Amino acid sequence: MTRQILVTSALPYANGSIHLGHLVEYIQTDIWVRFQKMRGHDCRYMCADDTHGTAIMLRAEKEGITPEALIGRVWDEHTRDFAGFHIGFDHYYSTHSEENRALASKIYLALKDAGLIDVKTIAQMFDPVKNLFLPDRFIKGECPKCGAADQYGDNCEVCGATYGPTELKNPVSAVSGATPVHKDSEHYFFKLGDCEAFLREWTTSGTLQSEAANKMQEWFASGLANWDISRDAPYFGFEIPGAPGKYFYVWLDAPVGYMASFAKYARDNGLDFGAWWGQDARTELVHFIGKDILYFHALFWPAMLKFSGHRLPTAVYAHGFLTVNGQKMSKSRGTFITAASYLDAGLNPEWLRYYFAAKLNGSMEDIDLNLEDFVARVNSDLVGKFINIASRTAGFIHKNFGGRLADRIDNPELLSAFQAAAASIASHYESRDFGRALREIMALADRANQFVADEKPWELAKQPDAVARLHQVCTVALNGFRLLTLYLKPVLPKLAEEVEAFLAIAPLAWNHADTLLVGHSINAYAHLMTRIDPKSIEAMVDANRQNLEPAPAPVRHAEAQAHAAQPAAVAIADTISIEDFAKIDLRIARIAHAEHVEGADKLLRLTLDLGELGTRQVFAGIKSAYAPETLVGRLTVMVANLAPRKMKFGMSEGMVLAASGDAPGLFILSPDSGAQPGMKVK
RNA sequence: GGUGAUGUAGCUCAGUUGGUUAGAGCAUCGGAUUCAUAAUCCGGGGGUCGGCAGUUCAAGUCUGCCCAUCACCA
Repeated sequence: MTRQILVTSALPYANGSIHLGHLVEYIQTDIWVRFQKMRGHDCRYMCADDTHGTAIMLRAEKEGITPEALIGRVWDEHTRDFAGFHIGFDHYYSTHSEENRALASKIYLALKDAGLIDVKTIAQMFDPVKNLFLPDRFIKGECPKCGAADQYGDNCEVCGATYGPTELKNPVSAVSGATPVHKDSEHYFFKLGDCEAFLREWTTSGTLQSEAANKMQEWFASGLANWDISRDAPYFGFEIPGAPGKYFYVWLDAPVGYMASFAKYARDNGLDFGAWWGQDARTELVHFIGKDILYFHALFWPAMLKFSGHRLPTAVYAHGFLTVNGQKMSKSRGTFITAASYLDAGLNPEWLRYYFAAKLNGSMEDIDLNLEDFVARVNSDLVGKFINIASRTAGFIHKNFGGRLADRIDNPELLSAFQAAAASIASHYESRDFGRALREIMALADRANQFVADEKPWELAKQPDAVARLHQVCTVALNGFRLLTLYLKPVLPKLAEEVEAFLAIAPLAWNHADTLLVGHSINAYAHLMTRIDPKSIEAMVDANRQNLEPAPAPVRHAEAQAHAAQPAAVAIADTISIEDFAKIDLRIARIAHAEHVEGADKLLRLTLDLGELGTRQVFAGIKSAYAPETLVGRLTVMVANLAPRKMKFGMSEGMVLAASGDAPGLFILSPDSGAQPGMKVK
């Protein structure tokens, strides 16, 4: 029976590059999709960029472009990266699409009709300089528990405490540097609590992995809070119908993006949208996600679908996170290897696909990319075992038999075993236990190599009366190779294509495992895959050098105190890339005015002239070293693109650079003569 | 802090409902082989299965406590 399966991977956020952590999911999904297609099922793989929210809006503003331009550029980057890793989406769309606006609005209105939308006034942190309500991530301050500085508004990375942004001590807006104020606003809520009976039933209906279902029980036990689905203008997203100035929270329209992507695809390909998304749809709907977004996909999303009259997911499969050499990757600290840097280092994407597949088992456990193990494993399994089978036998077929395989196979025992493994391997792929599938496949590769070693074709080739035997041995080995290629094809689609060309056969489908290749002419063997050169791993690691250094371990109080007692380290700071440096816009500035600040014992108020770029007000802590009148007219260097910071005495729009050491003294910089105000320092 | 998960050879991982001397690949050591872009084959060494206690005729596998690591806490 042909299954109809709509498969999705989570939508990557259009605010950053694809990295190896993302790729775990896309590779996992792609392998599963390719497997289903090889089985002859009607499987469609949908994805899109997730494009809305405050982060996108601010990023675009910072770059001086429109959000539309930003998400357009990121879409190009993302699709290029995915293509580079052979991720075969049937359609890759954007949540910033008319289809998505229409569907999100329709779902919202249906939920409203069902009495599941509530309006309440809540107080939120508001940036009075930017006139913007601030998401938790955009508020920084001191942890209310341990006092650590520079922590986000939701949790402390030092002591692990969780809290609300209003609890932070000395909070500042990460956008403007201003002190946020409380401000009331009407918000729209999805009454998730009213959906509890349905969700309790649904989450235990076998749709989720058992680990995930356990997690759900935990969430039920702590009670389902209603979900805040609106954000105030300015916000990059979709305005809520009937609620001017209110926008859908990005997480409301993000999963709807799965539908929108399919809606566009369906229209372009003549499919019936309702047959796949309607309440009574008979098709399957399978979501691959990371375990971090289980809450959205196992609670909000099914509830949204259910009460807006749509079908429910057939399965939600969560995977774990990726670590590199046993260390956590952290997006916020930038400790990731980007997809592009992997490809730029000249590494073959199928090496990574194979390694990830070998590690994936269908559970929510984290997987580790150990770079040494990666090299050893890929080289040994793929080149040493698998490719080697063809490489060591194809030559005889060409030299002795004009490139033609034997007409029949005399002793089919070995190949029968290979063929018999198809069902078991398929069941492992189906259950996403790719690691098990690959172990089984590699065990077969071992048997093929043992077979060749036992039969010694190189000796048969020297015996004139053993010609038929030689032909048999090589035909059997190459048939084994063909079956192994078939089994590996979901993981190694590109290599499989090359093998198909080499063997001069039609694209391999799963049921081809029933057949053998006899009396068939094949093409000359050209090497199919090279070994990983550890040097290219080094090159990639170098390109991401600062990203691979271990993140500082959280320090406990006693440790922190012990360290504080030691003299301050004088080591050079961590290495940065030229790109990092280029982010700092240093400019020559002429000090137009300088004056004491009433009530400040360290600060001077400077007015800096940047020539054509205008003037800036900067507060500089240099009062102890310079009298204001000695500064006027001097040229110096300033950081022109530093986020403005609201100080007690007014806004400071940059900083001037000054040298200081352990000894007393403070020295501002001066350019050589000839420098003009506004010139860039680089 | 709460909850969930993980902890098996140097490395990466399997160990099915508790049942014979705990497995694989890589690495390492010894041997064989030379068809294969130094691949392959045979063999050896290497583990008190995180720790402690318990249930049982029998525990890596079940229970409790402890330790370590990871994640989630919307």
